[in-house]
Amino acid sequence: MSTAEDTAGGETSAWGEVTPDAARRLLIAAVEAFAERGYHATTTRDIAGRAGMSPAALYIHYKTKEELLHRISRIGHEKALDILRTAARGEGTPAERLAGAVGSFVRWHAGGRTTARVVQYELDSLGPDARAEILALRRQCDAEVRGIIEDGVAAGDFDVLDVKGTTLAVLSLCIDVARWFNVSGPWTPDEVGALYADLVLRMVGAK
Amino acid sequence: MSTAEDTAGGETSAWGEVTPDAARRLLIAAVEAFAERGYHATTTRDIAGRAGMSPAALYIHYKTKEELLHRISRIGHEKALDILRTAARGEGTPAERLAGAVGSFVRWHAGGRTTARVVQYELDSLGPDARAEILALRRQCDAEVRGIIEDGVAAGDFDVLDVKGTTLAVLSLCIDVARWFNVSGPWTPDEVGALYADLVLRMVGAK
DNA sequence: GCCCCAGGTGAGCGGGCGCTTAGCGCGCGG
DNA sequence: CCGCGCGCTAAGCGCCCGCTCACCTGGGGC
Repeated sequence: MSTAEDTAGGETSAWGEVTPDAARRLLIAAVEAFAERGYHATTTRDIAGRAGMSPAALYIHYKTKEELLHRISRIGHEKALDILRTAARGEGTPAERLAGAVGSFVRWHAGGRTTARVVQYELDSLGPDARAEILALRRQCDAEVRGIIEDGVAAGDFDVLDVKGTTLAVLSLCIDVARWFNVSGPWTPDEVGALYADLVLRMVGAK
Repeated sequence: MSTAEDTAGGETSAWGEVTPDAARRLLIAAVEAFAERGYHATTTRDIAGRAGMSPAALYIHYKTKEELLHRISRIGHEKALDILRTAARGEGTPAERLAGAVGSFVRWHAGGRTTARVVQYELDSLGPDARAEILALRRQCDAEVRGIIEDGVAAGDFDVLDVKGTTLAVLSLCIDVARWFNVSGPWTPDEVGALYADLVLRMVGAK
């Protein structure tokens, strides 16, 4: 069920689309630094240092520090949307599709906690235009999950009081995994994914 | 069910214990600024300006900017623990106590979103000693919720696969309300509290 | 009426920030 | 074998940060 990109220890394999190599190394360094300290507490000197380059090298590949965050955020959200879309549009009953979506979404947040943390929690550091672009992707994520729940309700498989509110709660539960999950803690990403899939099926009253 | 302190519009009534008046105004200004921009993006000049004072005035009442965050975080966590403890140790069945705890905890996060945001999401900006102190309070919050769930399981009222994991998920769900709740959105704090109480009872398989 | 001092201000220090610029070295076409 | 341009660095600019300090002020005790 898990694929290499979301449980790989290095957590750097998802950035293959970023070229050239120096730009990718800077971006990976930025992800690590932002996740550890937060965007505003991270300096461009720190990012460049982690990538083994001088501070000025950053500005050959990126116009500003904010552009780095924007690129990270967009790629990350596209990956998240891809995960949900694949699960939502797959085969199976609504319950199976919802469990699959939650399971893989949670595994991505837990296994790629470093990336997910930046993607989910540093949104407010973006400027208005970039933030608006990212929020559009988030609304699409919301729509995919709501679609599964609506299917389940329509088929009589789910028992939900408030579809919109429950959708929000399900996504909220998954996203917050990036805040608390600890790689050296008692659970593996797979275990949390399985536990959460079960909890979400209960939340929607799956038969 | 709601009390004045957690749904009051001004959201400034919980800081009565902070004296003198100038110190309280600075602290409230800091809460607002930290919630809006985050700790690292907030300047001491901004905090002092919101309180109607000169930048230097801050240092008469607080040793550093970090001490402000520490005081806010400690008072906020004590309030959160108080809410959970009151609900956990009240009368009623485990289901009633769990619904009450989740309802009031969520109302606090939604109604006092400004405060809750700082309390729940700016923890990493604290130094090691202060963070350790706050983490101890968080473990007590965790213990209160776990206690209710264990009571329900022991009484045969709940059906839970993993008590520790479910406790974490319940708290995670409540805490994340501070991230997404919008005062001008479609729900009131009371409505979210009621919806979440229902969702959590489903998560623990309450009869 | 006078002093005192807690609580406040205005100005500014040292430093680190995001970002720029002048110039270096090296692989490659001619 | 030259020279040119791309990718990078060393140095540093201007700014604003957290924080300090010398000074001011107005209301209470004697």
